[in-house]
Amino acid sequence: MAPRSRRPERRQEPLSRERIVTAAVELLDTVGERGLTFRALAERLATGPGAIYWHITGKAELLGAATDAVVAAAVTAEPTGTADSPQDAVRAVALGLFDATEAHPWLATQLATQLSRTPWGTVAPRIFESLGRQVQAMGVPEAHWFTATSALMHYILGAAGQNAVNSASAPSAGPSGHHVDRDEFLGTVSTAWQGLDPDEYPFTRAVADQVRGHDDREQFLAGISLVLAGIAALHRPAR
Amino acid sequence: MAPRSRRPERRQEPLSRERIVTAAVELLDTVGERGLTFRALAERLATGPGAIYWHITGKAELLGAATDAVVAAAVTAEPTGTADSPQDAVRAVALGLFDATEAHPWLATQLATQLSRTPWGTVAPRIFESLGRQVQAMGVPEAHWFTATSALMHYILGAAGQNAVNSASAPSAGPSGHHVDRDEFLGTVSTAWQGLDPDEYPFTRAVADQVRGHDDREQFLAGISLVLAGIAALHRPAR
DNA sequence: ACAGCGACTGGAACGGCGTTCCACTCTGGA
DNA sequence: TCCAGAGTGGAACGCCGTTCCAGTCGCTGT
Repeated sequence: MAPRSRRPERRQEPLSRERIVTAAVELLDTVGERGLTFRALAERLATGPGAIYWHITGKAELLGAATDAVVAAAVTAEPTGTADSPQDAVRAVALGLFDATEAHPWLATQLATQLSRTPWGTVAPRIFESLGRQVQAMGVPEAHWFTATSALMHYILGAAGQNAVNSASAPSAGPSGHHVDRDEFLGTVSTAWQGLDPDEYPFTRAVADQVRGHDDREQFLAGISLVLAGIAALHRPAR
Repeated sequence: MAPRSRRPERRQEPLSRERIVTAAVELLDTVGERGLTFRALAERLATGPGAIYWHITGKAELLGAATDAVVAAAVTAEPTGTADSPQDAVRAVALGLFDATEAHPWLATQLATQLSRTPWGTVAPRIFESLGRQVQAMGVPEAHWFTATSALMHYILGAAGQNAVNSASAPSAGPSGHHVDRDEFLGTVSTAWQGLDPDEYPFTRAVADQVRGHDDREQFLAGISLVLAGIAALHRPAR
């Protein structure tokens, strides 16, 4: 028999690793890296800190799982129907990751941490696989698969890390204030670079005004094209 | 006895920002990122935590200064006389950073953090300048200076981050145990990749054995060549 | 010679963190 | 019906970054 109404059920839904990770991502997105604490997470899940440890080993695993979840979503997403060429497919994967680091400002730092701390995890293979298949499709000889795919991945991760916006002053979060903040940010960098010592930093000063008002995505894609051109030049000379 | 006519000098050397940063780097190298605490730092400097705050704003600035010090040393170093070509000069700068991340396992994570948190700091311009001068010397048209230099920097930072070894199990630190650990590490990754789902990760599994026993530096330089080839192909078509 | 005064020191204390511990509740199977 | 154990959650522990402040040091004007 099921005596219905009486029991309010210990909780609406039972705690689970998935629910915890989802809440962690939301917390990271809203209050930033420093805001993700076991206490805040417990409060959001209407439980205590101890309960979380039944499902997750510790904070390292929590951050790893959050990173993996976001990367998986970014890499899996197939935005525009089907890509025409392997090169376009590479661009799609790269843009997926790029957009993910913009949507989740904490992602760039975490990617660096996760990949250097536990490269045998699921994050690296996910990215590596989706890029590598396209390298394969481009006709690169097998001996150069690893080199070419690694170069692509390294560039993407490096660029994504660079373009992540500051997440310290989190809670402003204007839904449309994005571009304004970005322009202001670039202006700050440009001005700072122009104020450098002319003897020590002539080149950086010379390109400082190219920084102001440039398009991140465009710049990012230009770099992708550059690496792709390098792959074509070095690893497919006779075609 | 009169209480002290002689003064033992408050300390051998007075506290200074430079001494603090040096000690912080040593602490990071020996006990890792988690081992750098204000208490440990104070003990090493024979003082209290409070004294450090007179010279350094907080932990963020401390980590930034440590990163900057190591990067400055790595970029400034001119290892082998004079480089023959701009391309070789780029390789020299890149290898300097690559070696620095091997000597200081904490550097990769910190670079990502510093560059995404305070890109107007001194770290980014240092790297950007030393790479950009060579891009300039390669004859790249001015309109593409920023794109080409950024691509180089992004690849270098991404690759350096990837190749940083695990620093959690720090204190083994055998002076000659380096290669053994590295081989063991690569073996672990290779085995892990071979054990992936054949349906989801066919490419990663296919290149898994290329991972085992490969030379990090060689691989890194191959990637540099690839980006350089891309620059030559796209930004200097008529020469 | 000496009082005065910033620059600088360092130990104590505070709030908050990750993590551990454990008494407890709930539930499925014997 | 009852019990073993999966699952829970609040209290407590040790350590962290940071702040506070009573001192000490070495210089300055007189």
